[in-house]
Amino acid sequence: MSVSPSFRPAAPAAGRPRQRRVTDALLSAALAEFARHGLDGARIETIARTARTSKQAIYRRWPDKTTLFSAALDHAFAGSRPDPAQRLSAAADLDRFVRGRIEVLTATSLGPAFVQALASRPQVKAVLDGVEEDWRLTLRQMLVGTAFEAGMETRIDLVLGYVHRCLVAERRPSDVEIETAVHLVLGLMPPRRPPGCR
Amino acid sequence: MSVSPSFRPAAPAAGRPRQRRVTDALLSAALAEFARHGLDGARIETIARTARTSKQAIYRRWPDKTTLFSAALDHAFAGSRPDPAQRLSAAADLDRFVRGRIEVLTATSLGPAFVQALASRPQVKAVLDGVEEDWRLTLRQMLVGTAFEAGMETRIDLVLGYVHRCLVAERRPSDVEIETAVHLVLGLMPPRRPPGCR
Amino acid sequence: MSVSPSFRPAAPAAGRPRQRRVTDALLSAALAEFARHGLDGARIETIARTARTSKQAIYRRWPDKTTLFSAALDHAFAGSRPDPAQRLSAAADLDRFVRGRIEVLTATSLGPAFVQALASRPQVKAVLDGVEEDWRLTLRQMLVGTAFEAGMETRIDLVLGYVHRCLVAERRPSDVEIETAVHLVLGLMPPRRPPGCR
Amino acid sequence: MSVSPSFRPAAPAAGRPRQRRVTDALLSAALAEFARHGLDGARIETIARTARTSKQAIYRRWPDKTTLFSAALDHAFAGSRPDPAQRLSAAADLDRFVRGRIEVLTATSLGPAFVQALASRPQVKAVLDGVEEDWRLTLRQMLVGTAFEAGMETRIDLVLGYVHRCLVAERRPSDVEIETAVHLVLGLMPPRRPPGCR
DNA sequence: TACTAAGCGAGACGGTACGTCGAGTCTTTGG
DNA sequence: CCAAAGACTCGACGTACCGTCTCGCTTAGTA
Repeated sequence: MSVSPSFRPAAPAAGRPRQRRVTDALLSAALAEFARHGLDGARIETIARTARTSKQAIYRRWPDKTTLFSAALDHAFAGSRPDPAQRLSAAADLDRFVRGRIEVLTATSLGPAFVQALASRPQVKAVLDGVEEDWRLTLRQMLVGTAFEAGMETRIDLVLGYVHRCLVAERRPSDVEIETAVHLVLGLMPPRRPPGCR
Repeated sequence: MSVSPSFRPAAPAAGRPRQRRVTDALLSAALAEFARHGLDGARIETIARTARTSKQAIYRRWPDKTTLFSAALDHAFAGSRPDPAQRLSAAADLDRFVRGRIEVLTATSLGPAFVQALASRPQVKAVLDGVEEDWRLTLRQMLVGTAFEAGMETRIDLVLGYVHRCLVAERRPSDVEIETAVHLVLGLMPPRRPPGCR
Repeated sequence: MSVSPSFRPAAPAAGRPRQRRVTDALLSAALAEFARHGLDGARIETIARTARTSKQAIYRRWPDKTTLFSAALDHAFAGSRPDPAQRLSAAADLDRFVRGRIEVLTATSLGPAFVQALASRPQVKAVLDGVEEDWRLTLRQMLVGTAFEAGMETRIDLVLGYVHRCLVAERRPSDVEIETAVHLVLGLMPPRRPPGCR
Repeated sequence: MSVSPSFRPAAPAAGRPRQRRVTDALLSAALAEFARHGLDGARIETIARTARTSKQAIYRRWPDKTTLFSAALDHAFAGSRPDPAQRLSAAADLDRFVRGRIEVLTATSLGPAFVQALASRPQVKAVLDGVEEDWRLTLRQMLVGTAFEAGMETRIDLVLGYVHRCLVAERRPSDVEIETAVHLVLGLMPPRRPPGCR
């Protein structure tokens, strides 16, 4: 699933090894550039200069821009894989999932770029399908075997759609909003709120 | 809101007027090309040739590719507003809304381009924000004054998110799926199904 | 030989006649523009605007830029056709010829454009060959039947070459220089000058 | 004087060096294209393709078409200086000079381009002014200290003018014609010819 | 007097070339 | 074998100018 930066087959370590410093700088620079300009608007040369290195250092690691984009996302998500289902309560699990996904993508401003890439030509989309499938899997684990198994895929689509909307709008919804969305998806009653509150 | 191809304010018609034939052909060609390849993948030259005209005819009307993209989307959405609320039943209204939106956008293959544009730089996004607001308004009219007025905005976000997902995936959901999604958003029980059916 | 601005065959006079004012303004503007930028550097649009008229007024009179160029030269030469041979003295005739040709072309700064056109693709060159042939003819009339008939064509080439050089250099030679050149071409002794003079 | 393709002053060779192969191929291709179509008629793309390279390779070396034209002429004239004066006989020297200049320029078909350049805007003209000055110098060395020193500059103008005419006309004059021209310029009797010969 | 054919100014039209930019690859010197 | 620099090919961009066309108007000369 993850796009590792190396493609050397099994050579134990011939010649000078790659510097992790360079790789890290590239991923950070790429992240910033993609967040600012989107997949197509980002310029490889700019990423290289920002990382104080050269284009070739990029192409030695990733075959093309699309793959770099994917790797940068991977990097951003590293350590922030969706927490696995706790299986305590579907509502709590979903709530944490939604909150977490929105958190990491708005923090890095990658939301729009992420959605844009999902809507791109298949070749680009394919790179992110892995991520999506990952999310779907996690959500399935949260719902399977519960009372909410019925219409599971549609529930999942609703959750993912809701996340996408927040990413596109670059808007972090309030706790109550997330809670409401989750309750609706699960077919529970939405939480009470004082009258007059929307 | 709309990106009209002409910017001459009140000139009393000096010189040869622009041919509507050419403008229309260009918008159609642009729509097709953008739908097929996205904003950045589309080629201006191809659009011009498809419309059996020249690049200059394009640049005489719109200053750059981005603006042309906006205008093309504008053109596509003209005359395809969502049906207004029937106020018979919220569920029926929502069902028709979702079905209709997905219908028109998958028919023209504009789904991905639409979402991509929403996630683009503000200049492009602005064109579609009007469309979105339109949709939102319609949805509000469907829900306001009903039992589902509580959490209305979140319900709307769920509906729109669901539509977006279908557009991105270029997948037309089944009738049952739409029905399920609508019932969930409204907090009704999902329809009964024989056991074993997912 | 001359390139008249009209190509209407024998129609006596139907419709609105062309305005001489416009034709003249165009020729003047063309002359200035060609002098400043050469045949290829000149811009039709600029000529039209300078003459306070439109491109179409040009193309109604002359089929293309090359022909306009030729017409402009014709116009510049009008009234300054090389004086025919006086048959008094070959030396005097030649002197007047050289002086006259240089005069008219440096006065209008057309020298470089003229030579440049002569050195252009055949299609352009053809337009000026008429002028050249005209000159050649005049020169022949000056020499034929005199003692200088021997090697006449070479003498003519020498004279024309000398004129070209002065045009290219945009330099108007002194009276003495012209006199010297003519005497040499005729095989006469150059004029005596006080020692020390170059 | 010369328009070298590189402008890097003393950089100690960073990055991949420009390939002489490409530079040479470009200059040759440019020369051929300019010779065939003149400065404005030549197409950059054609030059690049002929040299089996790309437009970028051209623009990396020379900022625009005009400069490339200059560089190409420069290249063509490198190593083709006129033979120095032999000081045996002014007539013989001049004869060899005229013959040689016409030879080299008609061989490469550069005659018209050469004259066209001389008549161009100063920026282009400057490249060839050096060449011209060279020729002038050689001619002066042939005449100075001889009986033909009187009116030397005018004699030189006649010679150069004669050469230009031949170049423009792309006509290689016969031996007799050249001999005649030289004799006239020197004020000697033209060679005897059988009656009936022009 | 009205009609009619053409000139006129403005500007759109299709086409060709320009000079620029970015992607991804290749080739140097130096570690 | 990596690193940095920069040349390399390719293909698209947006601009400029040519010569043509189509508007709404004006201006003779004829009916």
